[in-house]
Amino acid sequence: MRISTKIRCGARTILELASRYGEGPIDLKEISKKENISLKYLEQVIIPLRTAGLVKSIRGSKGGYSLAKPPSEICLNDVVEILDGTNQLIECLQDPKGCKKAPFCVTRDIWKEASEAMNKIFRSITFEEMVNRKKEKEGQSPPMYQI
Amino acid sequence: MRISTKIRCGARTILELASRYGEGPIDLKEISKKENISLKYLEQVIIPLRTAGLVKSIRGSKGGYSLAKPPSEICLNDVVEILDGTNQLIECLQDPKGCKKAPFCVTRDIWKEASEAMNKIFRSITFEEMVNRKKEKEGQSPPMYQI
DNA sequence: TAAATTCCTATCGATAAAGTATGAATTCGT
DNA sequence: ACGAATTCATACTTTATCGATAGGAATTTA
Repeated sequence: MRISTKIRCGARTILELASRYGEGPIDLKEISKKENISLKYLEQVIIPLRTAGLVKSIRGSKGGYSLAKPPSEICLNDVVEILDGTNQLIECLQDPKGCKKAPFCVTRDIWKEASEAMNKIFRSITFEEMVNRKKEKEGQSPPMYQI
Repeated sequence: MRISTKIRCGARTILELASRYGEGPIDLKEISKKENISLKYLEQVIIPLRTAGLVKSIRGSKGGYSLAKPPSEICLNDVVEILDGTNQLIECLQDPKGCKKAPFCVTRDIWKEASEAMNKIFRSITFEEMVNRKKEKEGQSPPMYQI
């Protein structure tokens, strides 16, 4: 029951792109160095994010990736769903038909509750929010909350 | 980010023992049939639950397993922690020293929030509660009498 | 044309998950 | 005392997944 490395790398990558939204394409080599993730691995991770329409790419020299929509319109749940294929803790939450006992299954109900509690968090946090938090941590208070 | 088969089997086993708390030892063969889990696999799963003091065993003929304490004093989180070794979504939530960036890590904070939301559910539900829910479900539409 | 970069496909190795096998130790009933 | 039932211990196998790497094709800039 762990968040995979893939998801964590994906989230950090999107966060990086989000914090530089509007600055044009950013190449993976740069993110690779900054986040200390192998370039080749990053290339793998970002493919599904592009396919799903979270990021867009520009090929060739001076190319790179940028968010396909504003950070406020991307939430962590998007990344989780795309890179994990699901956001459910167990198989039969997606397809209740799979298990005949589902309607009578008490444990299933509870895994479902836990899944939903988790997803609620994932859905509630946009990358805009994460960028703000990041700036706060870095000591650069975001304008809106400046004291 | 899936709940392992081991945890699911463990939870169903404890639920079964809980629903028959006070009736003396129940042998794994019976649970194995009822829950459709291989006996050998069940034997593996129950060992850590015994070691951790959730269940107690009686060896030999007419032996079996029973809960070591009332269902009201066992929660799902116990099973998760014992069979998964943790209840955290990522490594660095247990040992913050592991990653130097932890204090500045925005994504870490969020995985932590999600972990806590999930754990809150796991901790809030005792096996007494689960037995009650199970009885309710069976009362509404008892599977045993259906064709 | 050369360099930079995304894109595509394949592969590898390590690890863990899931399940099986064998048999010893223990206890009960007869 | 014996045999059946059951837990307990250990080891093994198989399968799947994860994380990572490799090589090179396609595309774009300058």
